[in-house]
Amino acid sequence: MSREQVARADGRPLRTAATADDEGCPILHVDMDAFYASVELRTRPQLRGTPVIVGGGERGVVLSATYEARRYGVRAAMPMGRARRLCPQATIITPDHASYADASRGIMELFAAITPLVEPLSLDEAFLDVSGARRLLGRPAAIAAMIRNQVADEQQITCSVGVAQTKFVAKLASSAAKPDGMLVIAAADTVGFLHSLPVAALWGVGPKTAEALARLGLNTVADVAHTPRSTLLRALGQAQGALLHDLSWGRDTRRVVPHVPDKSIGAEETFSRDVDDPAVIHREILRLSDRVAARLRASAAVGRTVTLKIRFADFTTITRSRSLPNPTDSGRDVYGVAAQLFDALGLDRARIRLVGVRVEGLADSAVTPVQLHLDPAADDWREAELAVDRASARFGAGIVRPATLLPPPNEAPVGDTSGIPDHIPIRGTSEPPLTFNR
DNA sequence: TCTGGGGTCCTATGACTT
DNA sequence: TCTGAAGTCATAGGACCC
Repeated sequence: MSREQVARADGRPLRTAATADDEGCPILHVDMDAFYASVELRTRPQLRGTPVIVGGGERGVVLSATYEARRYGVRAAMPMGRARRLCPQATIITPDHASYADASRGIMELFAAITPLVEPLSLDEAFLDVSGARRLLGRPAAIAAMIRNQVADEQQITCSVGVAQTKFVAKLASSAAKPDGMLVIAAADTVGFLHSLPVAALWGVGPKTAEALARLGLNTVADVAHTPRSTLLRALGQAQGALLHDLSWGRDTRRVVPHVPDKSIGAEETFSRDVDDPAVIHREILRLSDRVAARLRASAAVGRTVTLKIRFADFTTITRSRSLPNPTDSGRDVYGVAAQLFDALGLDRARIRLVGVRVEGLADSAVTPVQLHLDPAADDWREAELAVDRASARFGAGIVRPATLLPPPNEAPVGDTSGIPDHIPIRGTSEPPLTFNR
């Protein structure tokens, strides 16, 4: 299929860029096709046209799959074991997040050259408001076609674009156009388009909500639209009930907002095997706390509430959180709270599958100065963490870490460690020295 | 079949304040 | 001083999205 043709699942013809009525449709949703897999194929052209699955780890899931693999039923978020069984001939590629981030930067720069109103949703998709670009670049559908050509030429990746009056409908349109297509939903056609879709197409309707709606006999967007608002509010709660009713009539007042600040930053890790040793779990909490704090500092953010997440072997998940009196970006502070939260659980060697650490209540560190401690050792520690950031920027992430996180002597070192000292002594602290990882 | 990791948002509940 | 109502905040859990 060429990039100027448009496809839909039910086979009905759709409007093309040339014939669509895009008047009053300034919102574009651009979504890369099978993004991670497409990035991998750029360096492995011999795999084009074959089933490829990006994912991995002993307990991993599928991150992305080529459309050839999807024909066998492989889907994103599916456990890798199942994906391998469905498509044993697929090439499995371990994810390389750095190259996806790099490709994403190139794509977002391309968008930014078209309009300043770009709202990235993830690495591989974004909303664009092109109402200000009309005079220079033409109608929205023409701009969408131009974007598809530029992404294909400059990044060797195909993408699908939805053009509509609102963000929600533009997003649905890009999904309907996939892969490698474009779909314009004219303002006058919006309600008709929406009402033909299953209820799960509505933003915020996952398996649980779809089940709740099915119990009410509501299976399509049209069903939801023709249900009294009060019934939806009762069944789904104020916020979700009102949202779904509005969306079902195409009412979506959200604007395209560039630079939405993060509200939380976290890290979590699933162990390759369930763990019941508290010492191992403490080490993991320390590692995750350091990682989160480093990301806070890199984002010039501080946060107040630390949340610890524990997933047990049976997949039940609990969270425990505590707020600090003052916001922080220090791994030592984050670890202190997270470790206390873990100890307070009083787990008696329960088998744990995953631990996570998250910091919420973020603020800009430039306008929320980090509180100096009464204990000079604490401020020394902060200085040490800033030094670690500088070393990491120069020699690579993970080059400096708490001595307790060093791998056993027989494990391979990470990064280029020539010409650097063994450890950074921390004056006046009782903490273990930070040690270079040779 | 066996379930990642990074997030956002909403709801319920209980403690606390006014 | 006591009590109840209403509002606010912190916490926990869950659903959802990519």
